Amino acid sequence: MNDKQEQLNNLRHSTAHLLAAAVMELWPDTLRTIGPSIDNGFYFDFEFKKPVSEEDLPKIEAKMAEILKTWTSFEREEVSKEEALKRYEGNPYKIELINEFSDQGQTLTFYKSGNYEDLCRGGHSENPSQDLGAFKLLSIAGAYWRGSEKNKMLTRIYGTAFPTKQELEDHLNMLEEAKKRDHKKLGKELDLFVFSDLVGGGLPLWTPKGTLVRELLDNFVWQLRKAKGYQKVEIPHITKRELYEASGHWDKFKNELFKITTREGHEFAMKPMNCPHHTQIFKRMPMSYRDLPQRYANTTMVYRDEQSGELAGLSRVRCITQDDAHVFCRYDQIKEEIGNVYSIVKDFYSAFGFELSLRLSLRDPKHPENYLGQDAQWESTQSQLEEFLKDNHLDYAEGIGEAAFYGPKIDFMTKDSLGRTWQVATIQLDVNMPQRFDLSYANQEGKQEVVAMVHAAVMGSIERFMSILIEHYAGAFPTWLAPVQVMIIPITERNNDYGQKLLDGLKDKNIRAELDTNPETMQAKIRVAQLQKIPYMIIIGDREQSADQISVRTRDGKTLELNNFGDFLSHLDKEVEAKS
RNA sequence: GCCGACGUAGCUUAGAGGCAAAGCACUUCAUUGGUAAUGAAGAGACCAUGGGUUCAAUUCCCAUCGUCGGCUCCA
Repeated sequence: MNDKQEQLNNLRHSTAHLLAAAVMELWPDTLRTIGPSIDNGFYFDFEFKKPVSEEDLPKIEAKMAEILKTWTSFEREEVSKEEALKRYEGNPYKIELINEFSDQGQTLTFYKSGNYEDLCRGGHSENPSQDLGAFKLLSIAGAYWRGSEKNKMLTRIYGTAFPTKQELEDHLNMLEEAKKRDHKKLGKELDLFVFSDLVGGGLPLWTPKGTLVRELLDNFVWQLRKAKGYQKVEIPHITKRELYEASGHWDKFKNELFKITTREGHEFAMKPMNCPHHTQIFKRMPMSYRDLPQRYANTTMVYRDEQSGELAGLSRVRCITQDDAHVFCRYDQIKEEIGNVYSIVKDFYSAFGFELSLRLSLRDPKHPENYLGQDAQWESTQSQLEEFLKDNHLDYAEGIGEAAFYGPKIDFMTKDSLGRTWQVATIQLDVNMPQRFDLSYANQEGKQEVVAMVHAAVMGSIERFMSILIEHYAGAFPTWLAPVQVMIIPITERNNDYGQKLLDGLKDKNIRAELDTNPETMQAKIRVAQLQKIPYMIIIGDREQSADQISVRTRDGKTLELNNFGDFLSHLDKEVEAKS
C-alpha cells in the first residue's frame, strides 16, 4: 500500500470514529461495534435501541461537523484488559473483541479525540479538525455481526470521505453517472430484457434485441473455441438425482436445487451445472490416449434456487446461461489446455477493452470437510495453476476458500458501473469428478488411467456478462454488437421510397438496419435513434435523393465525411471486422 | 433467508382519509421539415395482492408477493 492510499484509509477510518461519536451523542444507548475504512469510504456497525432511517443521516452529518471542531488530535492510550472491559460495560460486541484480542496477546489500545474514545488498533489522521470534513453518509443497511448469519443483525451506516470537497463532489457525481448506466435501467430503455411477475423473480425474459446480442456474444466465444479444437455438445436440462449423488453436488447443494418429482415418484432435478452431464458424454465409449483431449463446449441454461434477497437484475438470477466447456485430457496435457482457455479468455475480453483482475481460488485448509479429495491432490492441482500464472507472468491475488468443492480455479473478475466486483470467466482444474465417475482412457501400455478435467467458462454467466457489458458501454454497443446498426431517417415522406431502396441495400449486406417512416420531424427521429444509441443514422432529403447520395450521422453527433452509399458499406465492413 | 427503503397508466413521476394527476410512449387529424422533441384531439389505472381499522382506504395498520441498497450464500 502506498502512502497516499494509507493516508486516505486513515482519513476514512477517522471519519468512521467521528460518525460513531455523533451517533453516541445523539443516541447514547446505542451499542458501538466496528468501523473500518473500505474501498470507496467507510462504514460503522451499530446496534440501535430505536431504529434509525436514512432520513436521520443529515442530522448525524450535522452532529459530526459540530463535533469535528473539537477534534485536534488522536491520542493513543494503552489499556489493560480489565480497564478496557470496564469502559464497555454492557456492550457484548466490544467485550467479545477485547477478550479475543487479549487472548491473542495483543496490546489493547484506545484512541481518543475530543470527548470520544474507542478501542482501536490505530491508523488515524494526525490533524482531524483540519484533515476531515469532506465526508458524506450514503446509506443504511443491515449486516450480521462478524459476517455470520448466525449472529445478530446490526445496522450499518455507509459513508465516504476524501481529502478535499472537490474530490468528494467528483465521487458523488461519479455515483450519479453510474446510476444512469445501471443495466436494469438501460435494459428497459434499450428493450433488451424484461422481468414478469408471473414468470418470477430472477428469471429474465430476453427480447428480440437482447437475444440478438446474446447470440452475437456466444458466436464470438464459439469462433475462438472452434479454433482450439472444441466441439459442441447438447444436454437435457433435467437429470435423475443419482447423477448428482455421484458427483457430490447433491450433498453440497441439495437446498439450492430445483427438484422435480415425476408422477411415478422418481426424483429429478433441474441442472444447476453441466459437468456431470458432460462426463456421461465422455463415458459413452472406451477412450484411448490418442482420443484425448476431448473438448466439449455447450452454451446452456442452468437453474439455481437462489435466496430471494440475493436476486439483483441480471447480476444474480435463478436461471443462468453458461458458456460452459469441459476438457477431458491426460495429465500431461493439462498445461496446454489451460493455456488454450487462457488465450480464448484474453482474446475475448480484449475485444471489449475490459480490465480483468485474476484470482487464484484455493481451498481453505481449515475446512477440509468442504472439499472432495485428498490433500496431496489439492496441493498438486493448486500448484499447477499457480505455476501457470507464474510462467505467464500474470498478476493475481490469492483467494483462500474460493475454490470449487472439486478443485482450484483461476477466476477472472471485473467491475460494474458502481465499482462492485463480479466474477466472469473461470478456469478450473478438477481431478475429482473424473475419479467419481471413473473417467479413464487406455494409455500406451493399454492400462487404464484417469483423465483430468478442465472446466472453462468465458463469459461465465451470459446474464451477468450482459449486465457488465451494458454498463461498460453505457448501452452504446460497438457496431458489431448493436441490435440496430443503422437507422435510415427520411426527412419527408417523399423520401421514403429512396429510404426503402437503401434499406434493401443494407439488408443485402446483412446489416441490421431500420427505416423510420413515422410522420415526425427529422429532429425527432434523430432523437429517437440517438436515445436508442444506434451507431449510424443515414439522413436523406430531396438533396441526397436527387444526387443518389446519403448523409451519415454517428451517435456522437458527427457527420461522416462520405456521401456515397458504397463507401459507407465498406466503412461498416471494416468497423465490424475490427470488432472494436 | 436477514436488515432497511420502496410498489400509482407501457415508461418516468406527482398526489392526498372523501370524483386519481402530469410528461413521454400509443391512436387519430393537421403539418413535409436539414442533424437531439411540430401542434391539436383521443384512448389508457382493481393506485402490487389479501385481510383489518373507518360512515368512507389508493392513502392508516397487518400479512403476502415483488423491486432496490446492503448482509449472508454462490457449483
